[in-house]
Amino acid sequence: MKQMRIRLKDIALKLGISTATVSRALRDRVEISEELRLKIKQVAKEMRYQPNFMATHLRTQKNFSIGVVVPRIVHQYLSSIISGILEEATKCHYQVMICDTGHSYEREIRAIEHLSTGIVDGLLICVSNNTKDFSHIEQLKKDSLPFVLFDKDIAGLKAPKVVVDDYTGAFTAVEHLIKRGYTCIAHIQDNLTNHSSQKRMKGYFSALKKYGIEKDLQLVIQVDEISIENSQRVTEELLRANPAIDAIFAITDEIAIGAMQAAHKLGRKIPEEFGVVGFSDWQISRVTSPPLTTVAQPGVEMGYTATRLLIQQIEGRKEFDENMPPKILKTKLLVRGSSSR
Amino acid sequence: MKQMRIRLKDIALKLGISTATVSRALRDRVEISEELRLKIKQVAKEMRYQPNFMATHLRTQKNFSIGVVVPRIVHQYLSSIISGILEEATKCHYQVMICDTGHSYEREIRAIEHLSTGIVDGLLICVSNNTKDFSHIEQLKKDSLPFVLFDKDIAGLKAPKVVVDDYTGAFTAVEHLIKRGYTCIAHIQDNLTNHSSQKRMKGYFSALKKYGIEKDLQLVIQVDEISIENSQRVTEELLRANPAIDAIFAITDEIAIGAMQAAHKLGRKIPEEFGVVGFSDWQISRVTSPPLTTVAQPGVEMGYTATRLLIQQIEGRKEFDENMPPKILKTKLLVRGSSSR
DNA sequence: ACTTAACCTGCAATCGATTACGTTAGCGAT
DNA sequence: ATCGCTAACGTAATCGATTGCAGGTTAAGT
Repeated sequence: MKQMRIRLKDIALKLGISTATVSRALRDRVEISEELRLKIKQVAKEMRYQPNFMATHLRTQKNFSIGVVVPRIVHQYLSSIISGILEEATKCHYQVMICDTGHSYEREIRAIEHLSTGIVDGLLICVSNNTKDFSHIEQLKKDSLPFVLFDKDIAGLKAPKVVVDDYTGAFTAVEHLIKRGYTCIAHIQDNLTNHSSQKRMKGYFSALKKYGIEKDLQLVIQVDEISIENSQRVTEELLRANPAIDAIFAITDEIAIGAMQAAHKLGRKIPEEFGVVGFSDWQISRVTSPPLTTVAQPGVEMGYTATRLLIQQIEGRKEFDENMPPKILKTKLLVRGSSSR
Repeated sequence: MKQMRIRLKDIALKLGISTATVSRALRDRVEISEELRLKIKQVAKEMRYQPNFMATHLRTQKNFSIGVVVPRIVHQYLSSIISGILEEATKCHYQVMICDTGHSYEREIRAIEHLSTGIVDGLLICVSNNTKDFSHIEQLKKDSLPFVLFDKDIAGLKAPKVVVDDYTGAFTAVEHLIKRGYTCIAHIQDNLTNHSSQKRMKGYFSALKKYGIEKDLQLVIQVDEISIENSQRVTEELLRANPAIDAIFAITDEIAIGAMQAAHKLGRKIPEEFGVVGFSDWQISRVTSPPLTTVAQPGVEMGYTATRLLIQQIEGRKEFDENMPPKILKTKLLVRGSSSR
């Protein structure tokens, strides 16, 4: 038997008073006598009253929930960001709705459009790799729906953002390799479509420059799609063509692992003869042999930083300011076996 | 300048008709002339009208969204289930709200209570490891809020469930080891608090029995908490105490990897002298050396199966039936290097 | 010409909570 | 006794969309 949910009206009827009084008492408004207020609260508790969010939110035009749009949820780094988002949002009494776009531009647009129909107070967005046009993001500004971009930086798009310091992360990683005595350091990157890749590459070049190592474009290669297999194949070719290479700075851990496999295959000893550093601190990087040195990105921190920024906007504590400088989070180099000689 | 959202009223005013007519036209009700209907639709499109969900849902008492309660989102298997949920839900035009309980019983209760205040039409729940009391689940039945449990089975709790065939998965894994000629197969499990662990143990024993291998409780050990380190330590002790052991069936991939590390440390050659099989097909299991043989669980399939079941309940196409037999999904043994001799 | 039905469309209630404004009772001041 | 004021509570409008019912128009039927 479907038991109806308790409404304000039910409490009011039971006590022979009006719904207005009940509402005010429960929300601790003034003008209600102490005695009645307590009685109402007690009855509400007894009847297990729970306010109907739909109604409250229709009335107040606020719904205490935020939407999250990510390209992929089955992804360690992104899911750790999400867990940071959930943590902070829950703390601030916001609900979170997550949409997975599967790196599809179409689905990203649909998700954002759907979420901006009033079901959320604001959006946290990580654009997909295939998103080249950002008019759907610009539209959010026009609709004045608060939002914050995270992780993926978009050059030329002015908006509140939280990103990771890819440049310094890469710089530190390469510097570390140099200090450990590796002299011919190659860089394997992806197709450079996103800003992070470019910044990591710059960090790589800067570190070389600082230590007086000549930039050699032959040492920089790309994989079209990030995968262990692709990386292994590409690295193997690279090492055969250029046996002097004694270290690799890879743009992700997956690529680093592929590179390690290639090095193993060619009989290079890691870390004695060959050093490898990755980026992201995936769980897998701890169980490779040897364990992979990598640049850790603060996923959880990024999640709650972005969330806090968004909630500040939503609650009007901070004006939306499209010229706000991006919030840049620090990375941390985790030195493990693959570069420790 | 905050631009007001377009309402039905705005369209009605513009056309000099009533909101009722606009509403009916947009929802393709009968009784509206073809001509007017088309005109209304066109104007709605021009004005970029998007219905206000809060209002619609208050009125219709339905909100086309489902809540998901999971113990942890940063977890490959669980996040792949979630991605299956998102896929199916999106296909059926449902929104998904995810709550991460962080394996806390308190947070699980709060999440479920919160979600059952009318913001979702139904719930998908994976209880935490620390949930021993299920009155909050029973309460859902009383409230007649549709829900489906997934992954974690709860003995004694009658409810719609989707689980994995742990028994057969384990059986097949152990049978595989036996067929490859391993003769003294140990089993490392966790603290048996959840049903899956027990079923996997039963599968292990059954396989031994089928091939006439005596059950030996000395070969079954537990780790209190699942981690690579714990597993390595425990396995090392086990192998020192019992050198005859030549294979391990581990209850998870993490434990399997710890076991491999212990075996390596003791100089056992994998797979020649020592076989290892894990459970779950984590990404890491593909990059260990040798790659780990493991029992893959259909995460995405579990996600959409549970979602479909829930939506059937919500839409009344299927009665809630607490005696419904659990939906059991098949596992798949992935034979890789760690057991291929 | 009058009835009837078919066809469109509008009015107003409704969902549940919130809140501006109105009302009442009680008290002291004049 | 009257006025003014305030504390305490009620009335009713409101948020935006939906929908039962009623009203109005037109065309077909007798």
